[in-house]
Amino acid sequence: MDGNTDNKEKEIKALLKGKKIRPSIIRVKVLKYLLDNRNHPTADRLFSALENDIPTLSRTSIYNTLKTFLDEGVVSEITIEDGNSRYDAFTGKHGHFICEKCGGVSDFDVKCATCAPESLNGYKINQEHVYLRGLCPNCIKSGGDGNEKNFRKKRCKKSS
Amino acid sequence: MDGNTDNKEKEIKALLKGKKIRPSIIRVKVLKYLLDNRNHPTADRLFSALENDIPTLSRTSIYNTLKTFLDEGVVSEITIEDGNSRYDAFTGKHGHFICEKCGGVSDFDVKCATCAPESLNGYKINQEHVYLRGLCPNCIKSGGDGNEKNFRKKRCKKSS
DNA sequence: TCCAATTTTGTAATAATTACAATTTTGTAA
DNA sequence: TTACAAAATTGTAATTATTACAAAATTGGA
Ligand SMILES: [Mn+2]
Ligand SMILES: [Mn+2]
Ligand SMILES: [Zn+2]
Ligand SMILES: [Zn+2]
Repeated sequence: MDGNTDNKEKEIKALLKGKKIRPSIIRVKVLKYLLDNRNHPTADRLFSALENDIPTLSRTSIYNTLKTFLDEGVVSEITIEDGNSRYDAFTGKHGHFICEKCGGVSDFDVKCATCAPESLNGYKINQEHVYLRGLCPNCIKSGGDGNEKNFRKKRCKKSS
Repeated sequence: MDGNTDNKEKEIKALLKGKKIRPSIIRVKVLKYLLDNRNHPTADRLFSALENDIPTLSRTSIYNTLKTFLDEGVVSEITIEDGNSRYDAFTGKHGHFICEKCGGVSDFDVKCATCAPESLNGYKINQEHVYLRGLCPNCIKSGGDGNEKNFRKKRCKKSS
């Protein structure tokens, strides 16, 4: 609990207040986790990461918090793989890469300012997502030749 | 059952054989549906569309078929919204737009040949997806002002 | 302090997908 | 054609992420 941590918490609270979200303990901790860890966690990963810190935490609260954040545009939802939404508090435009072997999701800068063509001028575009799937350097090194069959996610059982 | 239909079926069977997939009745009908209807159906929509035609059809067979197609690259999976995978047999590079009001998914041509930057040169990229979310012209006309809160999919009950 | 509004929690319900074993269908060799 | 193994299909049950909902706890201001 040094001054630095204190400062960051103040910033987070201010950020939430700016969006008319009451900065409850859970909300602050969820947002802090997302800002500190750019690992695009699932709701369940968030729960696991915070349950020690907040012993009374429930999964529903994580979902509630994320829904609030989504509604106010504090986080965005990444549906890069089916069956597991991931969440991102970094709001600058960027794309997401998922490794089909280790499942890790990382950021990258998309080349183009927008991928939407003029043919969509009758549409209102609210969000733009660019997702890549493939193999990360680590997994290439450790044996993957990159020619495996399409990765099929197994439903990933909650870790314990 | 005109000659045209016959012809198309032959093409589909040839396509499957070329991928070493035995062209069973279900597989041919699923692929035919996907080629005839570019509506990016969910597994359940496919089931509903074909169950009259194949009275003994089971949902598991739809899933089995789609998994086979995915493994051989005959279709691609669209995870533009969480909780409902959609499938596309059109393999040319294109992006997908989902209307947050009516849920319709449509194709568009992405501007850029690739959105992947040079910074990913240590990665092997197998797939590239561009997803847009917003409002389609129809839904804009019929009242949506485009400033609604983020669309949150409700789990969409199987249409009876 | 007190109270209404908000947040959090626990539990049950929902629904997409998968696991799996039984049944049916199919290709082919005899 | 017949027989049989391999492949495909089916039905059912299990899994699991998410949502619904009502009760309990917390909170901010009067
Ligand atoms: Mn990100
Ligand atoms: Mn498409
Ligand atoms: Zn990896
Ligand atoms: Zn629409």
